[in-house]
Order: sequence, then C-alpha cells, then structure tokens
Amino acid sequence: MEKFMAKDGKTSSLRRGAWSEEEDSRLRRCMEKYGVIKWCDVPSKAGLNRCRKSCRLRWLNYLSPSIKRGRFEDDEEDLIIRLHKLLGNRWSLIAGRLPGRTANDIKNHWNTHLSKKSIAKEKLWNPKIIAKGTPSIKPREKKGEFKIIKPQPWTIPVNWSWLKDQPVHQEHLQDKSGVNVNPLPPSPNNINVARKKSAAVIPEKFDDVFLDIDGMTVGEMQTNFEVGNIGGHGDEWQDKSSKRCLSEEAILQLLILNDTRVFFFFGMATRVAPERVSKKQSCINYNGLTIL
DNA sequence: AACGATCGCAACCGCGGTGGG
DNA sequence: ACCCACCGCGGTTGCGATCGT
Repeated sequence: MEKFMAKDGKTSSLRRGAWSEEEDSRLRRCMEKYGVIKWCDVPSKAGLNRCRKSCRLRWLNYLSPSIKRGRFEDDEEDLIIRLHKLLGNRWSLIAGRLPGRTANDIKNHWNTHLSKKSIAKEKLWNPKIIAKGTPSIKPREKKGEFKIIKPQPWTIPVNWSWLKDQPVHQEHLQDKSGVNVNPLPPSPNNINVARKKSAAVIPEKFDDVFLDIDGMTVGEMQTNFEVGNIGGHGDEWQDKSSKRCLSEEAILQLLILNDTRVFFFFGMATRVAPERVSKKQSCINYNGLTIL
C-alpha cells in the first residue's frame, strides 16, 4: 500500500493533502447514499483512504450542497463584523447566522479582509483604538469579573397554540451542512420543529414566553441592561447597577427582541445538527433553547 | 520574463466537550 | 468514577495563484 509522510516524519497509510476529483465524488456519493452517519464509518463506506476528520472537513467545508460559494456580499460582511464584535472568534456561532457560509470560510474571510476593515472602521469612530484585534468577552468571563447570566432553557409545549395550523417546510429540517436530517425520533412532536421556523406569526404573548433569562422579564432586562449598544465593547453589555454581564445568547435574544429579528432567531433555533439532539431527553438544545 | 512578496483558501492539528461502556 | 472513542471547534500551516517590481 502506498505510504504517506505524516508531519512527525512517520509514514501513514492514510492519504493526506489536497483532495482529488475522484475522492470528492466518492465522498459525495457516500453522503448522498447514507446521509448523516458516523464520520468514523465514512472512509470505509466511501472507499476512501482518508481519516474521518479529513472526510468530515472536506464535506462540511467544501462538498456540502448547501455551501454558498463566491464573494461575500456587503450585507454579509457587515453582519460578520457585527457578530464578531458580539461573539469574538466564535466562528461556528457566526456561521450559524449566515446561511450557506461555513465557519472556515468566515474565519478565512475575516483574517484576510474583514479584520482590517473592522479595525479601520473602529479607528474612524475612535482613533484612540490601536489595532490589537477585537475585544472578546471571554477573558472577562474567565477572570470572574462579571456574573454571566445565561438564558434558561425555553421549553415549547407540544400543544402550544401558535404552533398549530402553521405549514410545515421540510427544508427547515436541515443541519448546518444542509443535509436533510430527521433530528427527532418519529413522534408527533417532530412536526413542531419544522413548524416553529415557518411561524411567521409571532405569538401574541411572545414577551411572556421569552422571559426566562435569570428569572427576569424582558421589560426588566431592558430596564436593567444597556442593550442599545449591541456590537460595542464588553462594558456596554454591563448591568447598569451591578457587575453583571449578559451572555452572548442573552444578548442575541435581546437583540432579536429589540430589532424584531425574529427570522434570525428562528433560524438559530431550527438549524440544529443531529448531535444537538439529546437522546435522553428527546429534545433539541440549542443556545439555551429547548424544543420538546 | 523572472522572481520574490503577498494573498486566499483548503487542509491539518490539537484541544476540549460529550456520551457510552 | 473512570476511560476511551468520537466529534466540533479555533488556530495554524501549506501551497497555488496573483501581484508588484
């Protein structure tokens, strides 16, 4: 068998480096035939002499039909910059808000274009800012400087009235890679996952439902926290009165509420990879949101 | 035309989280 | 409680393409 040189100088029988067209088509056929299977089974089923990681990466970053190629639109770039301010280098989270774009694409695009653009913008507004990269709330979390408030899981009752009579769109049962998935075991509950996204109808009592962030109501949150400066630095997310800081999920939720970005919210909630489905609970857990 | 510098992006690596046995 | 396999993620590298001199 042909041997390939690994980085540590040892030889490996697994192929590395650029993928050939033949390998691509084998992987594509395998994914089309078997759908979402364990990545460790992919190399054998596809007849590829590649490690599972390599296969996974190739599919998720390049071959998946849902991937949008070509240049980033201005609005996409703008969204990336704003989300990066909010989330830092959490590329997968950012990618989750940009349909068709992979975390790797976004990371590469950021490193080659947007980081400079973002710094230039910052400088324009605040010339004192020195190009040292963008701030992240992570170190502050670690230092324990703030109490991080995470939203509590939001549970949607199966018989919740606003879920009823909504059309079901199968395309919403797709994971991030665009592969059709059936994330829940067959049960009447499944239908609600699809219905949720399609609910252009905002529930009348939306505010009442969406309050479970540290036991506060949305009204209280909006009174207690400065949320007008979303996209600013960590300090701007700080509680007015005490040293508390909103988690990114909570900020996003408030952002959504303030900005009526309901579409984004539902996009987040329904673009759920199969691995997020807890087998024990038979529910989806996503960004602090639980769907029964 | 030649060649070095820079860019863009695919691919790899290693770490941390998770779940099953 | 522990170990191990698996997976996803972010950081980094490698290399072909393009640009500038």
